[in-house]
Amino acid sequence: VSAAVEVEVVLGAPEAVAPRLLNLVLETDTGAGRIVEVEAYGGERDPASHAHRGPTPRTASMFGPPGTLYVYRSYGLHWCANVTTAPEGVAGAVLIRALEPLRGLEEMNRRRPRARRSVELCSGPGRLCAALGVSGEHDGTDLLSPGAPVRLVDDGTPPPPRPLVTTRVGISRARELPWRFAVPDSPWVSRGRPVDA
DNA sequence: CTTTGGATCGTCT
DNA sequence: GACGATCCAAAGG
Repeated sequence: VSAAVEVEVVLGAPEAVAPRLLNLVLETDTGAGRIVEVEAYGGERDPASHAHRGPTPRTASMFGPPGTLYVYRSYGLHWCANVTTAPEGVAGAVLIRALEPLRGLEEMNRRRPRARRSVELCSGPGRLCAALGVSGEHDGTDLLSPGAPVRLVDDGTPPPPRPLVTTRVGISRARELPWRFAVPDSPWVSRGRPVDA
C-alpha cells in the first residue's frame, strides 16, 4: 500500500502499450484500483477512435504527451478515462475498462450505491470513474505527476506475461481489431466476450 | 441467468 | 439532427 514508484513513461502505439498497463494502479485522493482490463484506441488511423478525423476541442488532450489523462462523457451520463501513449501531437490512447478495488472501498460504495457486490464497483469504464470520482474536470491531467489529482503508479506488480486478448466492446467500426486486453481469469473485469479465438 | 429498452446531452455532421 | 468507447432496471426462462 506504499512504496509506489512512478511509472516509466509508456510511449508507443496504444495497442503495444495497452497490455503493459495491466496491473498498474490508478489512484485518486479517495481511492485506488489495479488495472485489469483495457482497450487501445489508435487515433487518426483507427475509425473507432474519437480522434480518427483529427483534433477537435473535445479530443485535444488525446494529442497531449504520453501519460496524459483523456476523460470524455459517454452517452450523456458517464465519464470514461484514457491514458495517452503516443508522442505529443499524435492521437492515441488506452481506455481503462476495469479495476480491482484496492483502497477507498467505503468511498467507492458511497459513490456507487447501486453496486451490490464489490465486483460491481469498478467493472466498467463508467463505473470505475464514478467509484474514484474521476470526471471531466480531470481531463488533461498529467497522470505521471506525483501531485496530480489522478495518478498512474507502479506498485511492483508486473503485467501478465500472457494477457487475454479480445475484440473491443461497444463500438460499431473496426470491430475486428484485437485491441482489448485483460488479466486472465480476473474476477474484476467487465462483462464482454470471454475469449476472441 | 439473459435479453431488452430507456436515460440523457455534448459533439460533430 | 443523429449518434454514441455505458449503465441499469425490468421482464422473461
